[in-house]
Amino acid sequence: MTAVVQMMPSESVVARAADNEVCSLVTCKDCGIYGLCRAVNGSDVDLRLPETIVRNRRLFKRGELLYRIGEPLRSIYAIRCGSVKTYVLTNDGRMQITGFHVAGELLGLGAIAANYFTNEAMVLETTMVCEVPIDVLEVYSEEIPSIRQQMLKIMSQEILDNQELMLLLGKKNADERLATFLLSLSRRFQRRNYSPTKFNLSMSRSDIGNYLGIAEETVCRMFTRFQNEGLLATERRQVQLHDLDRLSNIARG
Amino acid sequence: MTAVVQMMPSESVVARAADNEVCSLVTCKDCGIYGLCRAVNGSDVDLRLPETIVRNRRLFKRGELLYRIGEPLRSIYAIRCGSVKTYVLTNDGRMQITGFHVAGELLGLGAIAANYFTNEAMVLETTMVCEVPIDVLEVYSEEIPSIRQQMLKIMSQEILDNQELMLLLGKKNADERLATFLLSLSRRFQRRNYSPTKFNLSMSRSDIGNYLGIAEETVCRMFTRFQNEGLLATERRQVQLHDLDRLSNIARG
DNA sequence: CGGGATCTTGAGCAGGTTCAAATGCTGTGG
DNA sequence: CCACAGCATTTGAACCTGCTCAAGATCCCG
Repeated sequence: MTAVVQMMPSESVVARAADNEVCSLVTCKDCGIYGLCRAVNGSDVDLRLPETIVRNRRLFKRGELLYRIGEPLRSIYAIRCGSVKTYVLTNDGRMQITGFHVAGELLGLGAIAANYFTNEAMVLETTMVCEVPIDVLEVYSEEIPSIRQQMLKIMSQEILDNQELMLLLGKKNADERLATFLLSLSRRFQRRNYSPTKFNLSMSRSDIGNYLGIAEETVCRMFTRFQNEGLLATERRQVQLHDLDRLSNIARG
Repeated sequence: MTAVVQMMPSESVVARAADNEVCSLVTCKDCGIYGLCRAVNGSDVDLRLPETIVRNRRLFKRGELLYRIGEPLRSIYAIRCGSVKTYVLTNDGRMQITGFHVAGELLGLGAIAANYFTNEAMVLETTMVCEVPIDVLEVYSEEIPSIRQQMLKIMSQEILDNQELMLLLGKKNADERLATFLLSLSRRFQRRNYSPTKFNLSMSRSDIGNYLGIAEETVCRMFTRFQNEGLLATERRQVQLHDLDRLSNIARG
C-alpha cells in the first residue's frame, strides 16, 4: 500500500480532493480512473470537473447490481475497491459471465452503441464505485483530448480481453482454461503490486466455471489435479501458485 | 441497388468524388464508412479530407491478409465489397475465428490499445477495401465530433457482438449455435436490403465450425438435421431458410 | 451454534470429437 | 475445352472429455 503514495502525483486534483478513498483510485496504472486523472493532470482544464467525477460515490453489497440488462445508459462506473462480475443472458435465462473486474476498472462503456445496457454487473463483495454521469463524461471528452484517447484505449482493451476469452471458450480444454484463468489473475495482481503467486479469489467455483464455460465440478477436479501435480495449493478461495512456468505451458497462450 | 441512389445524399462529398465504387460505400446504413460520410456531411469541415480517405483503395484476393498479428497499427480498413474473417491464435497455433465481416464494416479499431494487431484478417473472396491511415483518422476525430462518436459506437458494437459470441461459445449446444449463426446472418442481410431467407455463404463449413466452436462435421450434421426437419434447404453454400420463427426458437437468443 | 451456501468427490452418461472414407465441386494447366 | 488434382462436403462408427446427478464435507454468517 506504500505504492499508492508513490504513484499519486503531488499536484494532482485528486490529491487535493484529499480523502484516502479517492487516493485508492490512482492505484491502477493502466485503466479507468487513473487514466482519467492522469489525463486531467496533463492539461490545463477546469479542475472542478474531476472533483465532480470522483465525488459521486456509492457503496454496494454482495449480490447487488450496478446496472441491469435493458436499463438506459445514464452513467458509467469506476470501481474504487471490491470486485464485480459482468454477464450476459440467453433469453431462456442461461448466464455467461464475461468478466471479473476490480479496483480501477471502468464498467459500462460497452453500452454506448445501444444506449442501454446489454449486460449486467453484479457485485461479488462489498464494493465502492464512482458513478460518472454520461453527460459529464461527454463534456470531458469534448474538452480533453487525452480522455478521448483513454476511452478508446479502454474500449479497445475490452475488445482484446474478450478475444482472449473467445479463444479460451472456443478452443481450449478444461485444464488449459483453468491455467489460463489463474495466470491472467496472477498478471493482474502483479501489475497492481500485489503478489502474483498468492492471492484469494472473490468469486465462487461456480462463477469460475461459468466464466470458463465448464461445470463447477470440473473446476474443482482441475484444482485437485493441479494440486496433486504440485502446481499450486488451494485452501478454499486462497490460492498459492507454485510453478508459473509450468502453468503457462499448460495454458498455451 | 436502386437503394444506393436514394440513400446517397445529393450534396455529399462522396457523391462529388463521383465514381461508383465510392457510391457503394454509402450502402451500409449502420456502420463504418457510411458513418464517416454522414458525419462529414453533417458539419462544415474541409471536404478534401474525406476524399483522401476513400481514395486509398486496395484489392485483395481469397486467402490474402489485410494485416497480421503483431504488425504495428498503421491503418484501419473499411470493406467496400467482399468479405473477411478475423481470428486470434493460441501460441500453439489453434485458431478461433472471432467474426465474419462484409461491405461497410470497419476493421482494426481493436488494435488501438496495444498499437499493434492482436488478431488477423483474412479475405474470404476477392475483396476491395479502403485503407484509412491512423493519423488521418486522428485528424478527423480531432475536428469532427460526430466521427468521434461514430468510432465509439463502432467499438461498442464490436463489444456487443463479442458478448453474443461468448454467450454462444460458453452456453449453447450445437443446434442452438448453428441456428443463432444463421439468424444473425439473416438479420445482417435484411438490414442491407438483401433477402433474409435466401443467401449464400462466403465461408466454408470448416470456418463456420471454427467460429461456432464445434467441429466441421457437426456443422454438416446440423445442416442435414435442419434440412430433414424442413427448417431450411442447402445447396452447397447456397442457403434458403424456410422457418425463421422456428429457427429463432432453437437459437434461444 | 445452526442452517444454508459452497466445495469436493464419485459414478454413469451423452454430446460432440476424431478418424476414416466416399462423393462431388472447382479451377487450372495443357 | 477437358482432364485431373486438390479441396470441400457429407456420412458413419467408435471413442472420450466433460456433464449430470447425487451425496458428503466444510465453511461462514447471522
